[in-house]
Amino acid sequence: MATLFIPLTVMPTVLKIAVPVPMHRLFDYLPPAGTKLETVTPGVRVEVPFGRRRKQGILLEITDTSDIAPERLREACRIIDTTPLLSGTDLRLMRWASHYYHHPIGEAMSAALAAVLRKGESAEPETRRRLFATGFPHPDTLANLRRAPRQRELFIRLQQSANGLAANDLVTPATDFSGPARALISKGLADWRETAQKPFPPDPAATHHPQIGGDSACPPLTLNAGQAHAVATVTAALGNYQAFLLEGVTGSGKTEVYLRLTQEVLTRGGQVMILLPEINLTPQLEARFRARFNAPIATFHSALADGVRRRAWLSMQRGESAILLGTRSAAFTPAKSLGLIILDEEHDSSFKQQEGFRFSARDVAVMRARLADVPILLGSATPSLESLHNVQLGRYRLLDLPYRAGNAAKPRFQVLDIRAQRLNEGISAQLAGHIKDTLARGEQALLFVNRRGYAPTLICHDCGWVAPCRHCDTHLVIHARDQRLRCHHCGLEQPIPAACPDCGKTTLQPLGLGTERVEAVLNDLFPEARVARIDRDSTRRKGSLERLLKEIHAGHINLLIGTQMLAKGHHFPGVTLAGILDVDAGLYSTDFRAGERTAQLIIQVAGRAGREEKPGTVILQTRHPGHPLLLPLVRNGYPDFARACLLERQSAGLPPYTHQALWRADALDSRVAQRFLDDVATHAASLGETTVLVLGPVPAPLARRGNRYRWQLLLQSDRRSSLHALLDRLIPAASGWELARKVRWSVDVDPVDLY
DNA sequence: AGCACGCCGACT
DNA sequence: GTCGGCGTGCTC
Repeated sequence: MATLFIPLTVMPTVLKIAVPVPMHRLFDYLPPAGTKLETVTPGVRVEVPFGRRRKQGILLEITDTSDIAPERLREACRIIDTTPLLSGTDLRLMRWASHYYHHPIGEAMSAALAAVLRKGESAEPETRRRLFATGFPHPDTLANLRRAPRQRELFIRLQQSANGLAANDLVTPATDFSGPARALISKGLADWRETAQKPFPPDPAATHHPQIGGDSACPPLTLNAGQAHAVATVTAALGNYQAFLLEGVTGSGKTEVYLRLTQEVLTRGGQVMILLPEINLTPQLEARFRARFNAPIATFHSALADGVRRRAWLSMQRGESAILLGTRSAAFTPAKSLGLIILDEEHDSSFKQQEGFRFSARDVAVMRARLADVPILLGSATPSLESLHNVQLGRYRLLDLPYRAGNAAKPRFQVLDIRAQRLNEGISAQLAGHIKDTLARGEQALLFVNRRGYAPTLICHDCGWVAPCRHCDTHLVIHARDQRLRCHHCGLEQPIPAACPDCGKTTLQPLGLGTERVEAVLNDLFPEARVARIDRDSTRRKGSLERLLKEIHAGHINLLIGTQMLAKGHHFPGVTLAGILDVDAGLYSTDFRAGERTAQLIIQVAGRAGREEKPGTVILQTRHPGHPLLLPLVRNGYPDFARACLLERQSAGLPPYTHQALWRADALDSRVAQRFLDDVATHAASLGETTVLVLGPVPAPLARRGNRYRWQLLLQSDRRSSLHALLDRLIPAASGWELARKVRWSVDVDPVDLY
């Protein structure tokens, strides 16, 4: 073979590329012919031939060896970028995340790039070619064009538009003016002009504010002792990695701490990244940051248009933006000079991506802070047990914000025993009385219901038939407004039947409570009240949530009903009564995290009530007033509850004292999915990793969804490294199995939902 | 994931 | 006779 005679000096250069395909490996390529290798660095995008297709990948390594036979190495098409899009730290973070979550490296890498950049477009500052009419307007021009009607039409349009026409506006599905444009240009009647886009036009709302101050909604207050201590401690840590847990109830002034620390980092020339759980929360915090800082602020979340996200991403990467406000998907956004990461509502499970690349933005952010050697501040009124455990282990430092004296009074909890009570559509007479009093005082009341729709299901009073979903192991939910039954899992929709399909009787009636039903009964009970419902259905249209919130703040609404959406982050200063209609649903569940989540929810709902000077009352309707989790929570507050809950987890050998990975599989044939996981379990046992418990396979809590049968296998170990070592061997093995292609499967490291 | 190749049913 | 169903094989 000729390769035997190739001297060492011409050993080929091999580019190791992360290609966005679901495979756990890098792909080796030769550099494009004539590449000046000195200019090629890891982190640049490379276009490569991939099978019969072309793909854009990220260059991770430049070596001179390959496991692939030399004759099979193909040449890359082109190096896309002149400077790396991802820094060494970014690449290390992505490699860590890919490994930790056992997600294919190429796909993990592309999660770090904003959607638009993945298509291989230029990352250079955008310039936009626009076509302008040129020369002096001559009376004969139009006459000269009378035999070229399309050129004439285009010329008239160009003359009328002061800003010219964008190149991509010339070609639409209906019309193509590129020919006439060329003709006009050759006649000297039109020409292209490059209009460089300013990457970040100064925000007009911010420019009038001084560097600090001027926020009328929240003037920079004198810090209380807790806030001052938190600010001083984190400030002292700037420039080094340290994780902090900022524990402070609603109204304790966490945001002011964020603002002060941001100020501190900005004056040192650093960038601040602020991560939030929900898009809904960004506008409020964004407004406060914009009011406080005369600095470019970028926002980044999945609801933004590609172009906007791309600009936000690039501005942060180039250091043109000082502050990034974003959701989970922003956790990977590169930053030129990152100085601090703030992650608010750190307990919120929406930081965990539930599809595809199942990463936790919180844990990724902590690792990122570590790699970038900057502090990270995790804030919450109700910290996750994971973070509290990390405080116990000394990994995180706790910063405590006590109630602000003289401001928000601590809400009063009232556990309402509804056993043997007559309920009017879920509302006890006592709760109705409280609502009445609250409204009479001109104050607002809020009711929390954990289900949207009218009622969770339709039942036949005569034979017990329950409206089932054809595709899932669940029942259909009644939506009264549009008179339909809907499946909340697969989206199936059908009209409400007039009679029971089973026994034919017209004895069908709603069972259980949803937000729509509570809204209806409140309208009945309090005809003079102005009721608003806030859930996914009522806020589906863009801007409707903002409109509702505005009406609530203006006092046009005095009774609010809603799901989680209502409990998260929004401030309702006028609300003095909060009610949770059914606490029990959350207390009794198969998921070991249900108690923690319910407690967090109760405290969040309580945080909506009694802000400012008005004391708030929180009413919890329950049939289990003596529940062992409920009592410490309402008597002594969340920290006490969390302590009790942690002890319980420890004795039960559950997270955060152990580490879990959930292996899911689904298939059209239940037995296929089960057999696949059986094989995984058997193989796991054969590997002799005795420190890892293999539990299952068992059917998933929702065993059939969208006609697919779902099974799961839980792997658990008190040593994280053992769990990962096992997964490192199991996943490659299972990927090669014949059965693996007959099922859809995924591995979820640190699952938050065990279904 | 894509995208091919490759063998078996209802249509111009 | 073919258009097209998705089974399985591969991507440096």
